[in-house]
Amino acid sequence: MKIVTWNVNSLKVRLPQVIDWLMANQPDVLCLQETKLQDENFPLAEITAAGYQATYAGQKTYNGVALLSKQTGSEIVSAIPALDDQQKRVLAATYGDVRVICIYVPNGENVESEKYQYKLKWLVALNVWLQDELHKYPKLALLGDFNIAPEECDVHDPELWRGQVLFSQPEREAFHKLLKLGFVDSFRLFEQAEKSYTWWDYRMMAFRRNMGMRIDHILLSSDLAKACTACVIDKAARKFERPSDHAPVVVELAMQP
DNA sequence: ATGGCCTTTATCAAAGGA
Repeated sequence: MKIVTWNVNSLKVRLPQVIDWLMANQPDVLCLQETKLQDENFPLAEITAAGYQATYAGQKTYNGVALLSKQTGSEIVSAIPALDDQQKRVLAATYGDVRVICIYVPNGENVESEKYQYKLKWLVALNVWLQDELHKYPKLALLGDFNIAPEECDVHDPELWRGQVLFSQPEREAFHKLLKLGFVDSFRLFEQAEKSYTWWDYRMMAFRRNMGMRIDHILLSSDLAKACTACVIDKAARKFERPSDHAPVVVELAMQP
């Protein structure tokens, strides 16, 4: 079973790339963030033509998440229970006995911003919800754009970013509290190249200079971690013409969907 | 080096992203 997360920064713009990527990589589930589409504008026909089903929760201009899958998902949830939030940032579905939760964590803007407080509050609500989900679904994958670089090695210049949004201590602690629930950062199950990142700013020739951060993650419950055989960042997608600023992250699980 | 790029919505600029 192959599961992927990709922040596409507009599904309208990136649709041809997404279709090509699906055809070439044949994932079982592709989690998308920042679709930036209202549900009535979702490009279902094109995705269906590529052999995929879709579940989506979108809004105008901002945010928006979707799950593209070969199988039909069930038990769909599109919000964190007990969090009053108008923003479309969560989508969960079950495929066989595997629970997939796609998240787009708030960016936070900067540590002085109200949006930063919203981000921390959002992460607490996520943590509370996941305690329940882990009990209900032992085979749980939590993946998406976390907007948090958990460790020094996940940041091209940790001194520059220390205390800044995406790498501040409270955010990193929130990430570690998710791990403590019983998740494993699948990327670190394997030996990886140094300076591996998932996001590079469009400016400053950041990609060419590899000035990036690893902020997109795939966390696996211990049952799924046991079955995980690979986790890779598809850096090639960041080299496409008119690319998203994020690269896809892929896990392989030794099980049938 | 304190802004540089990209997307959207809405005009010929502003907001948001990270």
